[in-house]
Amino acid sequence: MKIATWNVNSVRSREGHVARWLARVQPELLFLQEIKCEAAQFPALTFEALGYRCEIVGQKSYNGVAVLSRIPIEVTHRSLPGLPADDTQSRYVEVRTEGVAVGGLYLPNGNSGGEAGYAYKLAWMELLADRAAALLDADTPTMLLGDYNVCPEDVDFAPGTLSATDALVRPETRARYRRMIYLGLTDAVRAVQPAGPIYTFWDYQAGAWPRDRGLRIDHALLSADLAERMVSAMPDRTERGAEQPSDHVPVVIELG
DNA sequence: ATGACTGAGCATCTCAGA
Repeated sequence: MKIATWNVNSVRSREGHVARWLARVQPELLFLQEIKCEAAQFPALTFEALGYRCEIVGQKSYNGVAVLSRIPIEVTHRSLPGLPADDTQSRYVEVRTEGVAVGGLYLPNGNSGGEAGYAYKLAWMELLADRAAALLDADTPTMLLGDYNVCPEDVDFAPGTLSATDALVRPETRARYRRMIYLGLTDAVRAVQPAGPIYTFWDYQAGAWPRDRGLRIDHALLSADLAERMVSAMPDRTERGAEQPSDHVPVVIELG
Protein backbone atom coordinates (compact mmCIF):
# COMPACT_ATOMS: atom_id res chain seq x y z
CA MET A 1 0.00 0.00 0.00
CA LYS A 2 1.35 3.40 -1.03
CA ILE A 3 0.41 6.49 0.98
CA ALA A 4 1.67 9.87 -0.19
CA THR A 5 1.66 13.54 0.78
CA TRP A 6 2.06 16.57 -1.50
CA ASN A 7 1.83 20.30 -0.88
CA VAL A 8 0.64 21.34 -4.34
CA ASN A 9 0.53 25.15 -3.86
CA SER A 10 -2.97 25.50 -5.37
CA VAL A 11 -4.74 22.39 -6.64
CA ARG A 12 -6.36 24.37 -9.46
CA SER A 13 -2.94 25.40 -10.78
CA ARG A 14 -1.63 21.86 -10.35
CA GLU A 15 -4.62 19.80 -11.53
CA GLY A 16 -2.71 18.33 -14.48
CA HIS A 17 0.38 17.63 -12.38
CA VAL A 18 -1.64 15.72 -9.79
CA ALA A 19 -3.59 13.76 -12.42
CA ARG A 20 -0.44 12.68 -14.26
CA TRP A 21 1.26 11.77 -11.00
CA LEU A 22 -1.70 9.65 -9.83
CA ALA A 23 -1.76 7.80 -13.15
CA ARG A 24 1.97 7.11 -12.94
CA VAL A 25 2.40 6.21 -9.24
CA GLN A 26 -1.10 4.94 -8.41
CA PRO A 27 -0.96 5.40 -4.63
CA GLU A 28 -3.84 4.08 -2.53
CA LEU A 29 -4.01 7.44 -0.70
CA LEU A 30 -2.72 10.90 -1.60
CA PHE A 31 -2.95 13.70 0.97
CA LEU A 32 -2.82 17.22 -0.47
CA GLN A 33 -1.98 20.48 1.28
CA GLU A 34 -2.36 24.12 0.28
CA ILE A 35 -5.18 23.39 -2.13
CA LYS A 36 -6.07 27.11 -1.74
CA CYS A 37 -9.76 26.74 -2.60
CA GLU A 38 -13.10 25.70 -1.21
CA ALA A 39 -14.63 22.30 -1.98
CA ALA A 40 -16.83 23.72 -4.74
CA GLN A 41 -13.76 24.80 -6.73
CA PHE A 42 -11.84 21.52 -6.23
CA PRO A 43 -11.30 19.65 -9.54
CA ALA A 44 -12.80 16.43 -8.16
CA LEU A 45 -14.10 15.12 -11.50
CA THR A 46 -10.59 14.89 -12.92
CA PHE A 47 -9.42 12.70 -10.05
CA GLU A 48 -12.62 10.67 -9.86
CA ALA A 49 -12.11 9.74 -13.51
CA LEU A 50 -8.84 8.13 -12.41
CA GLY A 51 -10.61 6.09 -9.73
CA TYR A 52 -10.04 8.37 -6.75
CA ARG A 53 -12.66 9.53 -4.27
CA CYS A 54 -12.02 13.07 -3.00
CA GLU A 55 -12.51 14.24 0.59
CA ILE A 56 -11.96 17.97 0.79
CA VAL A 57 -11.38 20.30 3.74
CA GLY A 58 -11.31 23.52 1.80
CA GLN A 59 -10.64 27.19 2.49
CA LYS A 60 -10.66 30.20 0.22
CA SER A 61 -7.23 31.51 -0.86
CA TYR A 62 -5.14 29.95 1.89
CA ASN A 63 -4.40 26.53 3.38
CA GLY A 64 -6.88 23.76 2.60
CA VAL A 65 -6.23 20.00 2.67
CA ALA A 66 -7.74 16.98 0.94
CA VAL A 67 -7.32 13.25 0.59
CA LEU A 68 -7.70 11.30 -2.64
CA SER A 69 -8.37 7.58 -2.14
CA ARG A 70 -8.83 4.53 -4.34
CA ILE A 71 -9.58 2.26 -1.36
CA PRO A 72 -12.48 2.53 1.13
CA ILE A 73 -11.86 5.09 3.86
CA GLU A 74 -13.82 6.65 6.68
CA VAL A 75 -13.16 10.32 7.40
CA THR A 76 -12.95 10.62 11.19
CA HIS A 77 -11.77 14.23 11.65
CA ARG A 78 -11.90 17.40 9.54
CA SER A 79 -9.93 19.53 11.98
CA LEU A 80 -7.23 18.89 14.53
CA PRO A 81 -8.82 17.82 17.84
CA GLY A 82 -8.45 20.45 20.56
CA LEU A 83 -8.43 23.56 18.40
CA PRO A 84 -10.83 26.34 19.49
CA ALA A 85 -14.23 26.19 17.83
CA ASP A 86 -13.65 29.56 16.14
CA ASP A 87 -10.44 28.41 14.39
CA THR A 88 -11.17 28.73 10.66
CA GLN A 89 -7.89 27.46 9.18
CA SER A 90 -8.27 24.22 7.18
CA ARG A 91 -5.15 22.24 8.01
CA TYR A 92 -6.08 18.70 9.06
CA VAL A 93 -7.97 15.65 7.85
CA GLU A 94 -7.85 12.18 9.41
CA VAL A 95 -9.14 8.91 8.02
CA ARG A 96 -9.37 5.26 8.99
CA THR A 97 -8.62 2.49 6.56
CA GLU A 98 -7.77 -1.16 7.19
CA GLY A 99 -7.53 -0.41 10.91
CA VAL A 100 -4.96 2.34 10.39
CA ALA A 101 -5.43 6.00 11.38
CA VAL A 102 -3.89 8.33 8.81
CA GLY A 103 -3.74 12.07 9.51
CA GLY A 104 -2.88 14.53 6.74
CA LEU A 105 -1.64 17.87 8.04
CA TYR A 106 -0.51 21.32 6.97
CA LEU A 107 1.33 22.73 9.96
CA PRO A 108 1.44 26.55 10.24
CA ASN A 109 4.61 28.10 8.82
CA GLY A 110 4.99 30.47 11.76
CA ASN A 111 7.03 33.18 10.01
CA SER A 112 4.10 35.55 9.44
CA GLY A 113 1.95 37.33 11.97
CA GLY A 114 4.73 38.18 14.38
CA GLU A 115 4.98 36.45 17.73
CA ALA A 116 1.26 35.64 17.68
CA GLY A 117 1.76 33.79 14.40
CA TYR A 118 4.62 31.82 15.86
CA ALA A 119 2.67 31.08 19.05
CA TYR A 120 -0.11 29.65 16.86
CA LYS A 121 2.39 27.30 15.23
CA LEU A 122 3.63 26.08 18.62
CA ALA A 123 0.10 25.61 19.96
CA TRP A 124 -0.80 23.64 16.83
CA MET A 125 2.24 21.41 17.34
CA GLU A 126 1.24 20.74 20.95
CA LEU A 127 -2.21 19.61 19.82
CA LEU A 128 -0.74 17.44 17.07
CA ALA A 129 1.48 15.69 19.61
CA ASP A 130 -1.55 15.30 21.89
CA ARG A 131 -3.42 13.68 18.99
CA ALA A 132 -0.50 11.34 18.32
CA ALA A 133 -0.36 10.38 22.00
CA ALA A 134 -4.08 9.61 22.08
CA LEU A 135 -3.84 7.34 19.03
CA LEU A 136 -0.78 5.54 20.38
CA ASP A 137 -2.36 5.14 23.83
CA ALA A 138 -5.23 3.33 22.09
CA ASP A 139 -2.73 1.07 20.26
CA THR A 140 -3.96 2.38 16.92
CA PRO A 141 -1.60 1.87 13.98
CA THR A 142 -0.90 5.51 13.06
CA MET A 143 0.64 7.58 10.29
CA LEU A 144 0.77 11.39 10.52
CA LEU A 145 2.06 12.90 7.29
CA GLY A 146 2.14 16.20 5.51
CA ASP A 147 3.85 19.57 5.38
CA TYR A 148 5.25 19.95 8.91
CA ASN A 149 7.11 23.18 8.17
CA VAL A 150 9.92 21.88 10.39
CA CYS A 151 13.54 21.11 9.52
CA PRO A 152 14.26 18.63 12.33
CA GLU A 153 18.08 18.87 12.09
CA ASP A 154 20.62 21.19 10.50
CA VAL A 155 21.22 18.65 7.72
CA ASP A 156 17.60 19.21 6.69
CA PHE A 157 18.24 22.61 5.10
CA ALA A 158 20.88 23.61 2.59
CA PRO A 159 23.54 25.94 4.02
CA GLY A 160 22.50 29.57 3.70
CA THR A 161 18.82 28.97 3.00
CA LEU A 162 17.48 29.74 6.49
CA SER A 163 18.51 31.93 9.41
CA ALA A 164 18.72 30.54 12.94
CA THR A 165 15.64 32.57 13.90
CA ASP A 166 13.44 31.10 11.14
CA ALA A 167 10.27 29.48 12.47
CA LEU A 168 11.18 26.26 10.62
CA VAL A 169 14.30 25.72 12.73
CA ARG A 170 13.84 27.62 16.01
CA PRO A 171 14.65 25.52 19.08
CA GLU A 172 11.05 25.72 20.34
CA THR A 173 9.86 24.32 16.98
CA ARG A 174 12.33 21.46 17.00
CA ALA A 175 11.58 20.62 20.63
CA ARG A 176 7.92 20.09 19.76
CA TYR A 177 8.80 17.93 16.76
CA ARG A 178 11.12 15.89 18.98
CA ARG A 179 8.27 15.36 21.44
CA MET A 180 6.49 13.42 18.69
CA ILE A 181 9.60 11.34 18.06
CA TYR A 182 9.93 10.66 21.79
CA LEU A 183 6.38 9.34 21.82
CA GLY A 184 7.74 6.51 19.71
CA LEU A 185 6.98 7.71 16.19
CA THR A 186 9.45 6.99 13.39
CA ASP A 187 10.45 9.62 10.80
CA ALA A 188 9.98 7.37 7.76
CA VAL A 189 12.32 9.10 5.30
CA ARG A 190 15.11 9.37 7.87
CA ALA A 191 14.72 5.71 8.78
CA VAL A 192 15.43 4.86 5.15
CA GLN A 193 18.25 7.41 4.74
CA PRO A 194 19.76 7.99 8.21
CA ALA A 195 22.40 10.52 7.14
CA GLY A 196 22.94 13.21 4.53
CA PRO A 197 20.75 15.84 2.91
CA ILE A 198 17.43 14.85 1.36
CA TYR A 199 15.00 17.59 0.42
CA THR A 200 11.27 17.91 -0.23
CA PHE A 201 11.04 21.67 -0.99
CA TRP A 202 13.00 24.12 -3.11
CA ASP A 203 12.10 27.82 -3.12
CA TYR A 204 11.06 29.37 -6.42
CA GLN A 205 13.62 32.15 -5.87
CA ALA A 206 17.36 32.52 -6.41
CA GLY A 207 17.82 29.35 -8.44
CA ALA A 208 17.16 27.11 -5.43
CA TRP A 209 16.20 24.08 -7.56
CA PRO A 210 19.06 24.14 -10.13
CA ARG A 211 21.49 24.70 -7.26
CA ASP A 212 19.80 21.99 -5.15
CA ARG A 213 19.43 24.33 -2.20
CA GLY A 214 16.35 22.82 -0.62
CA LEU A 215 14.68 21.99 2.68
CA ARG A 216 13.29 18.78 4.19
CA ILE A 217 9.98 19.86 5.70
CA ASP A 218 7.45 17.28 4.46
CA HIS A 219 7.45 14.26 6.73
CA ALA A 220 5.65 11.02 7.54
CA LEU A 221 5.71 9.84 11.16
CA LEU A 222 4.82 6.19 11.75
CA SER A 223 3.85 4.20 14.81
CA ALA A 224 6.13 1.23 15.52
CA ASP A 225 3.90 -1.38 13.90
CA LEU A 226 3.70 0.62 10.67
CA ALA A 227 7.43 1.32 10.74
CA GLU A 228 7.94 -2.45 10.80
CA ARG A 229 5.76 -2.75 7.71
CA MET A 230 7.56 0.03 5.84
CA VAL A 231 9.09 -1.00 2.52
CA SER A 232 10.22 2.41 1.24
CA ALA A 233 9.89 6.14 1.93
CA MET A 234 11.19 8.84 -0.35
CA PRO A 235 10.49 12.18 -1.96
CA ASP A 236 9.77 12.14 -5.70
CA ARG A 237 12.28 14.73 -6.89
CA THR A 238 11.28 14.40 -10.53
CA GLU A 239 8.17 16.51 -9.92
CA ARG A 240 10.24 19.61 -9.08
CA GLY A 241 11.60 19.57 -12.63
CA ALA A 242 8.14 19.74 -14.22
CA GLU A 243 6.80 22.81 -16.02
CA GLN A 244 5.17 25.23 -13.56
CA PRO A 245 5.78 22.90 -10.59
CA SER A 246 4.78 23.18 -6.97
CA ASP A 247 7.69 24.23 -4.75
CA HIS A 248 7.17 20.94 -2.82
CA VAL A 249 7.47 17.40 -4.22
CA PRO A 250 5.41 14.33 -3.23
CA VAL A 251 6.70 12.04 -0.48
CA VAL A 252 5.65 8.40 -0.88
CA ILE A 253 5.52 5.79 1.91
CA GLU A 254 5.06 2.16 0.89
CA LEU A 255 3.84 -0.37 3.44
CA GLY A 256 4.02 -4.12 2.94
C1' DA B 1 28.25 44.99 -9.00
C1' DT B 2 25.29 41.55 -8.62
C1' DG B 3 20.17 38.82 -9.92
C1' DA B 4 15.92 37.75 -7.68
C1' DC B 5 9.25 33.68 -7.48
C1' DT B 6 4.35 32.15 -7.24
C1' DG B 7 -0.76 32.15 -6.34
C1' DA B 8 -5.18 34.27 -4.92
C1' DG B 9 -8.11 38.03 -4.74
C1' DC B 10 -13.74 42.89 -3.69
C1' DA B 11 -6.37 43.00 -7.54
C1' DT B 12 -2.83 46.55 -11.09
C1' DC B 13 -0.91 45.96 -5.04
C1' DT B 14 -0.97 43.08 -0.73
C1' DC B 15 -0.54 38.94 1.82
C1' DA B 16 1.41 34.50 2.53
C1' DG B 17 4.50 31.13 1.52
C1' DA B 18 9.39 29.11 3.71
